[in-house]
Amino acid sequence: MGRRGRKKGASGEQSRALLLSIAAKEFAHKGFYETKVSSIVKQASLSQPTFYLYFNSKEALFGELVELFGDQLFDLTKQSRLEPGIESSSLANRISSGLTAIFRFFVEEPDLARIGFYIADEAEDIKNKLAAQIKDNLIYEQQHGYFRTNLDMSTVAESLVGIIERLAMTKLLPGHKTPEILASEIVTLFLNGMITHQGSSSLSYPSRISE
Amino acid sequence: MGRRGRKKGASGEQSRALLLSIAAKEFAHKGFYETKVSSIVKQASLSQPTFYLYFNSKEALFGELVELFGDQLFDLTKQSRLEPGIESSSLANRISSGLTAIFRFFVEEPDLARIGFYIADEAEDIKNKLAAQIKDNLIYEQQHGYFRTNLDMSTVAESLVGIIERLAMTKLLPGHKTPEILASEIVTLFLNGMITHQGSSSLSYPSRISE
Amino acid sequence: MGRRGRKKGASGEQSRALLLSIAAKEFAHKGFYETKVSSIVKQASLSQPTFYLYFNSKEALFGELVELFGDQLFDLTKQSRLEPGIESSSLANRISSGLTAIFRFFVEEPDLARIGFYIADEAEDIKNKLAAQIKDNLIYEQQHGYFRTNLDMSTVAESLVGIIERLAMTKLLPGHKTPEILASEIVTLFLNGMITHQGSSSLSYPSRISE
Amino acid sequence: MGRRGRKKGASGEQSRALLLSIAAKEFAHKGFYETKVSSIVKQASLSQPTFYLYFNSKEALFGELVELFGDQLFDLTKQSRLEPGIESSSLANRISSGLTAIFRFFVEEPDLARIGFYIADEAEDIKNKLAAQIKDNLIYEQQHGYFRTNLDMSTVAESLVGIIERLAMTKLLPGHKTPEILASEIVTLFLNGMITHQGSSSLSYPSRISE
DNA sequence: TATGAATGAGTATTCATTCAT
DNA sequence: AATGAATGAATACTCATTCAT
Repeated sequence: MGRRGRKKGASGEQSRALLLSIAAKEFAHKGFYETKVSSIVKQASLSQPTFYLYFNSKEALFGELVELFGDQLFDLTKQSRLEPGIESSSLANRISSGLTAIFRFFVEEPDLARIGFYIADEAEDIKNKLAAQIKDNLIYEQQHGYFRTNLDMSTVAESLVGIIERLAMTKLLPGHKTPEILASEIVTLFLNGMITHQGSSSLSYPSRISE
Repeated sequence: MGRRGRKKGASGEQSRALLLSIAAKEFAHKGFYETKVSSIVKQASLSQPTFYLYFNSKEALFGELVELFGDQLFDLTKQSRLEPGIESSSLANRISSGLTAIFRFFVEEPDLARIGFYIADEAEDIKNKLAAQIKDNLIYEQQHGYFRTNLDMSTVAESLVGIIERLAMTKLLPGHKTPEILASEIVTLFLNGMITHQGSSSLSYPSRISE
Repeated sequence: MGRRGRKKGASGEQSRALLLSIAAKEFAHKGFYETKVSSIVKQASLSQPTFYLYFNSKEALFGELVELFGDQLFDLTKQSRLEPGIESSSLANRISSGLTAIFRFFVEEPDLARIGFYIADEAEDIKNKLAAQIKDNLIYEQQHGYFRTNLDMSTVAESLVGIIERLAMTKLLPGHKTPEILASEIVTLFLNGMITHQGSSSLSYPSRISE
Repeated sequence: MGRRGRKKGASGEQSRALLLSIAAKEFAHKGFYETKVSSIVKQASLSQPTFYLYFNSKEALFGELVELFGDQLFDLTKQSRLEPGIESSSLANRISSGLTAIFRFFVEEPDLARIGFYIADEAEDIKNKLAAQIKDNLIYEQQHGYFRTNLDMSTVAESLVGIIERLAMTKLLPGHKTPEILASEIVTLFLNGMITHQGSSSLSYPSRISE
């Protein structure tokens, strides 16, 4: 017969989701230690024992959030892997759309983003994994002549991760820039560099210069 | 035969310095909350009350470390400000030496670096300040024709901070790269971009193209 | 078969009251600083965290007791204010019954009395307030001719407070005298003084000596 | 060659006296527990070890102050014992001068007074002793016909102590009344009572009402 | 599904006091 | 006569977690 007087119509799974989202916000803004179980349940109008009905521990809940972020980010980057044969879009566009996807995800889940990139101890692992994937992509492209060969692609990849992280926090999440614009700016910068070139204005590079 | 291992002979200022350095290591590796006063003093072979002889609180000690980092970093970046008239060294060299100085500082004080860049709540402030200074420099150079005008220098500055942060943690502190090499790689990347240009190989750019 | 000795069954409000009364006894006998939270909860067969379930701090609990005393005492003295028109009872009787009420309260709550009169920092405030009320009463009576006019009623009121305090501790609480007897003795002394008068034996004074 | 660079010309006994007087002030105003050894020595421009050069413990110093008060007060009251044969002064005057002496002592040593009457645990003992002496005097006088016989002189004595204590704190030490005035008011009140008598104005009672 | 009541285990901090000089 | 440096012993308070209902 459905929900009754129980709680606020909470169907269990609903309480769980509520706790999860409140916790995400708290963790994102105050960190792990300053986020108290008592505070989370209070905001959810639930009691502390109820918390343990759905999560084994505060740490477990936190880990769940981190995993959520890590998994989704991984899915995202997996998709943006280069499909070797397909050259339908230009290199710049492909890189840009990968970044855009990541930034969009961050905008959709800002709390998760902060947690997985800043708060969690595993943030390092997550970024390392991201860097590794980016590096793979870059090396592939480098080997196909898109990039100069005197670049250490591991360093470049880590740089990109650093940029993603920093711009996400300073430009994206505060709402100063959109995912698209940010992605485009990064691509422009990375591909062309900062100095004034003769005719390097187009976003869709001729790529594969000459041959 | 003078003071030896005995705490009693310790010069006070020595005990303080000892606590400070042990604390820095602990904070850097375990974070603020997982660093216990009891653990710090144990490693210093001192008692807990002695801790409070030199610091008002665990938080105060932590703050001192953060301030130390922030001040030194600020001094460093202040020095690397551009001296308008002096064009003795090339742009690339100047930027590179600024980065090198920062990286060297990080290598000298890896614990402070981790604390001030990662652990502290004020890390954000510190990075913002650094970004602001970099941005000022970049804009100055941009206005003098060194850089393209279609770049948002705030974004570029933030990107640089993100890169510094990330490469410091993944390449520098683990010992994979030296400050000099890292700085040079960043400069190359940022100035030239990734794509293969015709004749963009020299590190010391002719700058100020044309005229 | 319902709740029994188990803490678990305790009604919460019961635990709170228990802590309150144990604390009152401890504070009254050992003072604020020598009363340890650990000792209070031990006597209540509760744990220290439970203490903080009901009180924000040791000081807060203490303050609650002081307030309890102050409020009840204030209520008591308010009631004993003179009802101008009503002269049903003699002056002596009225004063006496006021004192009796106070002393009865002290007998009922000896711990609160010690705390609010001796232990608390606010004891001075409480006594000042009491003195002020007594003074008001006395002045009213003085203006209506009951008392000599060459008496500083503020001094008299303070004296009464001093007497109440001292006799409560030395005669009343040890059980040497009843509230009634003590009150009557005070009234006799204060109204007649100590020296032998001709015909000053009656307790119910004719008051308002003739015209 | 006398005092030299040592301290501030402190001759040991001077340091001791200094600590004693600073401690008295602190204890009187902040109580035993809120008075810290560290605070006392700081005000004396001495170090903590020096404190223990002169006193075995904080408690010992406190005890010394209490004893000082108790002894002086005892001396004072001993003197005011009635000299049976000597009836040179009137009863009122004799009582009054006893009270005056006490109040003068309080004015001279306000810190000791607060400590010995309010702060110390032994305050009760001291007051009891004072009450006992007063009671002895009163009984002697009562037996010689000066006072009514239906007064419990123990109660009267305790009342006097309560009054002394209270008026000392509220009228004397704040400077509102002089020892002489206060003593005279108490005597007037106690001997005559509050109600308007026919001819009870003189301070020097005829005493020993004929018969 | 939910909670009122309770707690184990910790953790920073304080302060009187002492040692070696 | 005096102190710089150090500490033993305590104590209030916190928080994640659990039991019985």
